Amino acid sequence: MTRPAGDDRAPAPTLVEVARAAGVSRATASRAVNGGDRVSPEALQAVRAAVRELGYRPNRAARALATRRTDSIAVVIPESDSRLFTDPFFATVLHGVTTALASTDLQIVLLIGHKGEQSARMLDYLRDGHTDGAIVVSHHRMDNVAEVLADSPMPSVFIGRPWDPAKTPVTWVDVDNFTGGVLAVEHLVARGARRLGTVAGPQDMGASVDRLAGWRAGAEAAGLATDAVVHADYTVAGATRATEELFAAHPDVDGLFVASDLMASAALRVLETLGRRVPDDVRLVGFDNMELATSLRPALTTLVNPAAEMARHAVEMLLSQFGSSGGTEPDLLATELVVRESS
Amino acid sequence: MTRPAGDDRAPAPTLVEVARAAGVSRATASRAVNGGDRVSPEALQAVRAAVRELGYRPNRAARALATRRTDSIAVVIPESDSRLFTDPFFATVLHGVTTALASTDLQIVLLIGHKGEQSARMLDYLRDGHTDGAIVVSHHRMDNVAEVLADSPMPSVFIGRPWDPAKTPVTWVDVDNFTGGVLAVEHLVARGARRLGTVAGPQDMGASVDRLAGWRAGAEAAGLATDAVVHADYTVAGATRATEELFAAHPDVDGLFVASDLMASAALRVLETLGRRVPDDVRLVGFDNMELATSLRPALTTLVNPAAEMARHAVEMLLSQFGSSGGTEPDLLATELVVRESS
DNA sequence: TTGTAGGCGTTATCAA
DNA sequence: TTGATAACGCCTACAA
Repeated sequence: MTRPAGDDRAPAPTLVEVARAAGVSRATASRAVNGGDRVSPEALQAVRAAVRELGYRPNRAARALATRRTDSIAVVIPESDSRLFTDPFFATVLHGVTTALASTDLQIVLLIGHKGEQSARMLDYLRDGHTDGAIVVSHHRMDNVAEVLADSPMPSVFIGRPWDPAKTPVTWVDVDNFTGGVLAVEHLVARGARRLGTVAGPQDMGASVDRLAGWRAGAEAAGLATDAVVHADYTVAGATRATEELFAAHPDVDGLFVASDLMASAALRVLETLGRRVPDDVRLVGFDNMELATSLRPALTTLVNPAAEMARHAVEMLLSQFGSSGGTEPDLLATELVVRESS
Repeated sequence: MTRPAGDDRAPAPTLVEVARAAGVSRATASRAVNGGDRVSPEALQAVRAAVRELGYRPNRAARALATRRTDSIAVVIPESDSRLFTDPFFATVLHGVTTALASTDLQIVLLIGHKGEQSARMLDYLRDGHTDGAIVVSHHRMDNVAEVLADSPMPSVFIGRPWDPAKTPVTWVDVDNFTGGVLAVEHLVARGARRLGTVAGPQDMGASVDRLAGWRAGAEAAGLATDAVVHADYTVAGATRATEELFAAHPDVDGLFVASDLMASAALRVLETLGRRVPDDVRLVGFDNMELATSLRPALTTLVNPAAEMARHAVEMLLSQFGSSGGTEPDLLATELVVRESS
């Protein structure tokens, strides 16, 4: 395929040409293009006509150089390959962010990278301030993202609380993971469970820690043991292994809380293989309430993780920081139990 | 949270300061920073030391303004809300693109938008050439993306062939959807199916059309009827409705080809509700071979959609266009049947 | 190999 | 309200 003929199209028109066509100065043309403040009605109209006529569009790079703003924000996902896109949670968040940003003319720069060089590049990019703000989606204890952003003048919002809010004072929005854990236990117990177990998430993430803490608190409040705990990494493979381990060590577990729907789907398969009926032998509760939960058999009882709503909040919080130099208060959203067939 | 004290950090160092610190001119410093061509070893070393010393990092906006390149590429997903992120296909592609781009210092600008204003902004952004290239992931007949890119000097690659390659001569990489449809039918027939049906994808996408055409060709070759066709939009809800319709109209279907794994998961539930056993009463084949296929019960027979590989190819094809002014030949990847429990 | 000088397209300052 | 004029930070002939 060759380049189509006539490809040497005229170079994009610049502001000088607009100014000339409109019979005004560059400065006036610039003002007219940017909202038209301090511009006479006639000049404004002339410039607008010229813009339309010439098909003028501002050059982003030049504008960025002059204003020191880029009209873009970074969406940061410091997540490992295996998990990143198998878990519908990210997708939902990403979608929420783009939707919330749709009315702005902010572009999304996607920054992905967990380890090594990829992660280093990501952090450099953030440090260099190449974007006007950042939204961080899946933050881990050691990823350094919180440190970099806390130390940067760039506005940022975390979806999911930072690992150590005291050391890294960044703004965040999160779901009430702790209460989610408590609710799960209360429900399991109400359904007759007497021996609780949990497949917890990786303990280098705030969400995982909080969900496990909630489960523990709930179990203790019910006077039940809290020793049947295994950990996995939010992947199907990891959860499969962990669930097998759990039931090998504690075959009497009859109430299971799994820290994500995706992992719960894996647990379900393991239980099936083991010949345990759900919910008759083992009552099962997940976390996230993604579409997946409804398509499992039996359909999954789970806790709502309002990913889209968190994304919306995050964008709002970020935008509100653009005007003022101050930060924003963190925001903790409520969760809710959705009862289906698995419990 | 107030702005931490001492926030008035020194402004980022510029090339002039590097040059001064290194005792060379701006021009030499620039050359040294960009590969060090035509720079004496001593000068190079001096500049490098100064860079490290000052923590210099080039300003992207300034560089973009001077070079007319942005060191970023657009990933374009002109897809509707309902589908975008429920289908793991996108996630896999996106992940593949980011991985393939990891060794470059190209940033990914994510462009999402299906209809109305969002779509218009997206097209404007592309037209304005704000990125060095574009990769388009889910192209529909009427989204205008192919037209805009075919008419633009910006290099681009489609993942999934454009709707009308003749009218919009853009480069693409795709899986052999047609052969996939044929293989599905041959397999279903070999398993004993005598009455074929299909849940096809939306007919404004190349992939859907090709899969359906393959199914048809295969059925005709086997001397079987091709009237049991319903259409859906690659969502669970749509596929559920469509499958119900299909079996209401053609209750005798005993071999079903569904155009995506996600939709096949919906079909599976419908069949279960209808009391049809899979594969005993109805043999089922999906398309994509995403992780989902293995977690369904029964596990899904399906066709490989090499999303990650397509992403890698797309990036390679795009990068190869950066050097030369010529385009790249389209690329059609083979698919393969993966037999599991559902057939 | 080096430095000088001009330009990339916009915005911001400051008189007029 | 307007228009010179000077940044913004970098790259790149061109001449030395």
